[in-house]
Amino acid sequence: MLSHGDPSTARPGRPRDTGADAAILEATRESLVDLGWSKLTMGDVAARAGVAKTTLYRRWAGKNELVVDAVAVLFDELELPDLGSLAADVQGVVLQFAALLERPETSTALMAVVAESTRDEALRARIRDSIVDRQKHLVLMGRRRALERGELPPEPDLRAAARTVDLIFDVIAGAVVHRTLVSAEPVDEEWALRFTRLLLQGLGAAAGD
Amino acid sequence: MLSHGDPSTARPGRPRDTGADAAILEATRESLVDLGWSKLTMGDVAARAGVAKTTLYRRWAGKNELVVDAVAVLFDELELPDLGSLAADVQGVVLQFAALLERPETSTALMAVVAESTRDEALRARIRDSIVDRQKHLVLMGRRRALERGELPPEPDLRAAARTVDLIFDVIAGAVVHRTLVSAEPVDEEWALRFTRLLLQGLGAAAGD
Amino acid sequence: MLSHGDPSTARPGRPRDTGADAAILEATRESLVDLGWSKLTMGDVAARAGVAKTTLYRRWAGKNELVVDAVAVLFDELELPDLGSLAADVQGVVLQFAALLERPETSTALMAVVAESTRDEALRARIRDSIVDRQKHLVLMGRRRALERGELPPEPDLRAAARTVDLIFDVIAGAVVHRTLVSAEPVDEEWALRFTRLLLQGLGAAAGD
Amino acid sequence: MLSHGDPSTARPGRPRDTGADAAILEATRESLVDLGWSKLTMGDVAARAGVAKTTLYRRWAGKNELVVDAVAVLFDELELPDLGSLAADVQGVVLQFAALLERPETSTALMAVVAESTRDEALRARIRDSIVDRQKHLVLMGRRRALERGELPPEPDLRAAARTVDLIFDVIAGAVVHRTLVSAEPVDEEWALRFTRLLLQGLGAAAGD
DNA sequence: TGCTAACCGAGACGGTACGTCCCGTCTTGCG
DNA sequence: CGCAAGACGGGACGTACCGTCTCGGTTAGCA
Repeated sequence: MLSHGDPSTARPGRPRDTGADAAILEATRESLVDLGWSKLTMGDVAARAGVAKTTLYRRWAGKNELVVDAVAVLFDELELPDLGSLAADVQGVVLQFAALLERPETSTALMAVVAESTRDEALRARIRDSIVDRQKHLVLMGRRRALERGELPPEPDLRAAARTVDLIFDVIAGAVVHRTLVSAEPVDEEWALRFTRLLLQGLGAAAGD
Repeated sequence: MLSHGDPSTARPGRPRDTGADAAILEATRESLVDLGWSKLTMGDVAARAGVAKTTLYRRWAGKNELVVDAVAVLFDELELPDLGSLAADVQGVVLQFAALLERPETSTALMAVVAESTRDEALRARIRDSIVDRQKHLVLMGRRRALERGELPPEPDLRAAARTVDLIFDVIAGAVVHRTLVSAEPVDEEWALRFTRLLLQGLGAAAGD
Repeated sequence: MLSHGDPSTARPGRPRDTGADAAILEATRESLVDLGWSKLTMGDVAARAGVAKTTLYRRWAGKNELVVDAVAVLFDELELPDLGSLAADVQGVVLQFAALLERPETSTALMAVVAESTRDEALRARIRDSIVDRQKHLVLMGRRRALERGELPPEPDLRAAARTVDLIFDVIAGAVVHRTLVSAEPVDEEWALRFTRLLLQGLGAAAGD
Repeated sequence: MLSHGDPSTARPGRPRDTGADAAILEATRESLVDLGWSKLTMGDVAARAGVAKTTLYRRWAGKNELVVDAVAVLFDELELPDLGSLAADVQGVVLQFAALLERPETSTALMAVVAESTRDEALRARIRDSIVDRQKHLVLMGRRRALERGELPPEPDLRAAARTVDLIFDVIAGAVVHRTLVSAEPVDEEWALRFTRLLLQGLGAAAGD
């Protein structure tokens, strides 16, 4: 996740201040909330973290990489508690994801780095590793549970199954992001319910109620 | 759409160069392709357009506004030819929208201004007027056609109908955007077909084939 | 002397602030006195002059060029009043030159730019034009007066005469600089007298008293 | 000469690498030739010497002190072989000194440290001890020889004699330095001859030929 | 033989200044 | 009044060195 190597491998020279990473990422999120993506500056982050600007550049290549890492940890809190049914699980993850996107440090940063990543392959990879894969994992887990519960028919063709997972992932994440950031409407219980019904019926699953 | 007043109203002094707007917007798109959002500068756009920087600032408040206008015209080309069935219409619009997003000037700019808009109400309104409403209009038109064809049941509750349209819009636009920009996978015929099937089945409509 | 062209030639665009040059050079001398050559920074000069750093760089290529110009004007005050005899004239110019070198802004700056000029032909030329030639002019004038007074024999060979002028110039300027900056001893009336006697006797001229 | 104590005094702990001093000074001269005074950095010198930066700072207080020491040893090669007459001795030392100044590591460094010394008493003392006194010693020796040869009249007043030595020293060293670094003209045999003639005639000595 | 103290290399650290780029504004003269 | 040109004050950039520090590891003399 971070830009430097395994700290257990003793390298010559003074070791890096291990506490600094956390302080910098925290400062980055703070600055993101106060100033927004475009006004955030490396100098401001450094000052908030009580660290020299050079220390930032020693560890991250630039603003984009720093912000991805700073925001990524927020996605760690996404969980998928077993709510008893596929419908409840979907609705739960939708609300959770929406709650995350409504935090100002997330929304302002996420779209910006995605925009930047359209011209930067390395950044795209970083986003995929730090953020997207973490979300997709939830979809996989939900699917496995639903299969165990018998809510979804077993799909023998593995490649077709993977394509379905990708589709569902883009539909869920895309819809929530679009609702939140583009339409700028709240993702409340009611919307989550209607969306879940649409999705599960679309999948040919028992939508429940 | 643009930030300045009605040019038909005769004002004292030298009138604005009417051709400049188009040249500037074209230069903006060009610069967007070459440099990407974050490297694009007002000075560069002015130079490409053969225009002074002051002329830009006389007509647009800043980079965000200029880029929204420059990109907005691309959305004019979105159309909804009657392909005979709701399924075909949906698939058509999905492919059309994806084709638009795959153009470099669109993808790089769209996410960036959305990101910026999370902290700027006026910008959000501008995006809604210039871009979002244009897309949503297609959904409304498609729905009207489907109702006429009898592919969808008439929905007497107007407010519920509006909510459904909003939901469908976020699902379609969100899924395509997410697939294209975040997952960075192509929206090809096959994906469009699978997505359409999911959506229409979710709506309880005849999915066709 | 300065780095920009003839201001009488009207160029397009906003003209440069004519007062800024003087303010910057004054600020440079001030900073030189307070901080010395090596601690002087472009940012500090800009701040003292109430000017942006970019304005400095628009007019001078760097610290060296700026300081040469700032110090050069001090050499304008060197004069050669006719004191009645060659001896008195020499003594006068020696004292005047020493007084100039004892000012902190001169001494600290002069050696530094000379040091820098050993690796920079353009800087050497700038020093020659701004400073050295101004001093050499005094030697030439003193010589002409002495010839008119009959204190020096006419020298028909022009090239030999030029060599002699160069020699005298290096002896006078070198001795005063060395005494002041390297030996760090004062150039007082007595030293000037002893030096003058040495020089004039060396030239085979009537040393006077 | 160097900044650290007498190495004969046994101190506890690992002794300093005795070879490092020489390697560092050599690296300093090398860097001086390649980069010039202002571009020379402690880090670069350390790298060239194959030594850590801390080792430099353990032995010298900074760039100025290091460079003075590095250049000082070059002045050790100044000698005053007995050429048989005062005139020949003077001419010899002038040419020798000029040859030294024409080496790039000398010229670029000497003026720079002199400039720096105008604001640093300790540095001035270091220059006097390491460099100036070494040169002045030559003047004293030449004078003693000339007195022995009867080329100069014995001067009974000791204080006046000291003043004369100082004067001659500033004239010789100053003229050569000025000719070389400021006028940037070569000190060749002819110039040395003309200068010697001027000086000796000025001193009332038999100029010889 | 082991202890201790100063050495060494490497390199991270908090800083300062650099020189550049772009911002958005202003001041010109011309049309 | 629009316009091209370009200077202006300002702010952030990313880099280069500064001089200090903190590591692990070496190299002596003394116990």
